[in-house]
Amino acid sequence: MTKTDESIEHENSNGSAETEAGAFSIRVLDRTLAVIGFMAETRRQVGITEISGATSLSKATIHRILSTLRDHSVVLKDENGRYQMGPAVLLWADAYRRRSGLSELARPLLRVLWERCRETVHLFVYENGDAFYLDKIDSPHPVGMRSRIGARRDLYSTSAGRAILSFLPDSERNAYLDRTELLAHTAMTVTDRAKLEEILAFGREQGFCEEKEENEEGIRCVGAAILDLRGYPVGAVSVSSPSYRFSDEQSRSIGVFVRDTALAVSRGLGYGK
Amino acid sequence: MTKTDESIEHENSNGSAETEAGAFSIRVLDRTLAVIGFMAETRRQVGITEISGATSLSKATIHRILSTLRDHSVVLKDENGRYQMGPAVLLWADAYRRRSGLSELARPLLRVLWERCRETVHLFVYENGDAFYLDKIDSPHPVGMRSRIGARRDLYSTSAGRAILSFLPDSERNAYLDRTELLAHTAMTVTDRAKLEEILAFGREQGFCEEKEENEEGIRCVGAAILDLRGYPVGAVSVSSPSYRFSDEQSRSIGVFVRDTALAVSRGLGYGK
DNA sequence: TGGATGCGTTCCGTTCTTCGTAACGGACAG
DNA sequence: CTGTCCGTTACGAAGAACGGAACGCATCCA
Repeated sequence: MTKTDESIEHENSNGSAETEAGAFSIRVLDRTLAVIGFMAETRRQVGITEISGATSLSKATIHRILSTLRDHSVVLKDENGRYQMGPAVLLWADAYRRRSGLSELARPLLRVLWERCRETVHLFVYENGDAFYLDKIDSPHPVGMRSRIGARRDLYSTSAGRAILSFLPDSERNAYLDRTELLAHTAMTVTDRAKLEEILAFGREQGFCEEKEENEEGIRCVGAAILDLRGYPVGAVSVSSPSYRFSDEQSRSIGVFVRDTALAVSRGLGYGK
Repeated sequence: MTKTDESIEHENSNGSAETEAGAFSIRVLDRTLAVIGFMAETRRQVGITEISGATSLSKATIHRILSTLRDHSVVLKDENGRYQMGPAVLLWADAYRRRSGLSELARPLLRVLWERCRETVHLFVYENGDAFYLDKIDSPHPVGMRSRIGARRDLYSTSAGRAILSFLPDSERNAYLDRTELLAHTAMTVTDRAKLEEILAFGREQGFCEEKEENEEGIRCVGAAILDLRGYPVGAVSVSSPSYRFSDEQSRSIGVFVRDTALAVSRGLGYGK
């Protein structure tokens, strides 16, 4: 069963695939979340044996977990005994999305931005140390970015993440940079901390950050931070596009649009009033 | 703590808030889902004590559960120690929504329907015995329905649910009616099984079902089933509106639109090919 | 200012829940 | 028919989860 390449850490040196939890955790819950995570990643019906292979849990354990989840419609089981995500999670996601109102507030403004530049527009939300895709409007062009609502993205290599970083309080930004190893996703990824800090300082000044094929070959990005009424970054807006339609000048002019859009959203949150 | 009016069953006569699981379940997982369910219902930050009161679990237990969930970004904790849903669930919901593709397929067709009737349009998905809100487009009028993506709805009293019921195989429909108690949500709710079966038979014939203030005072609804290539109902489309803008004739003419929309979606799924 | 009350959090011994091995039964292919 | 795969079930052992009680910290009120 092909290794779950993208999954988080896993596989500590001792061979146990258990994720090391922050403090004290409920083991079966950690395991359950690993199972759900795997099912959400592979977007298709999966059997217990396959999940067992991916998570290093016994089939009996997984069967017990899935049976419980099924009773609550968190997962569904088809007639062949294969499992998939179920509709109960919709309510949870709606509850999260509705809470901040960021999604509703930003949606019409994102659409204006999309009309202007006709490229894939992303909305991110920042939650203590991580950026998540919250919403997107796809490019009308067939060549699209692949992105999944809810996926977690790096702060240091994405334009939106950099925009967020650049507006973080110094202490918080430094804490992040101290604990984070700058890994290269492509040959272009900036992995030098000093260079990155330069980029962030410049980005903060001009109001948006760029990224040139640093996450995916052939894709460029510009992003700007959304600030709440205290000036704290709660999210970001970004535009992604294939490099061949995204010259340096275009990147800058779109960057201004992105910055203005993010600013409008920030105003809606009370920033600058 | 205003009673969670709309919440599903809960609260068995014995006072224990534990939901009786189907077969054998993992207790702590059931409890976890009760906690998550409560948090998703009350869309705001909640403290451990409040959750404890609502679920009859000890504070220590809830604290342990929430700590574990927090490690995985399923819930977030603010600086005052209050909890709320977190972004990890977005990925799960996206995985579910993407699986069938019903949402993407139906969206443009729902918009056409919405342009025609300018009322709140709902998309439902049917998963073994339950109907869930999958998507909606709100009425432009200020008076809107209250509905939450992911919420579970009755099959017997809603127009969409009836449309689904009417196209279910006889055995499955009868099994549902046998096990379901027809509760009145308003004074108008049809609670007589024979009468309901009449409504279903008629609905199946004309291709859509109605509902007159049977779920909420002053709200009417028409719905039609979405069928897959085997003719099995996988969901439904419905239009809701305040009664004062929804005469019997309007209901019928909109019903035809709804039926046609649902049919177009069904075609997209391979029905009738 | 001091006490009282509420909160989220931690501790710890007991117990009952969860665990994995192994066996089962059915589906399918050779 | 037989081998191998699947999902499922059984059961005794082990240790994970449990909750009462204590803690530290806020806030509120006298």
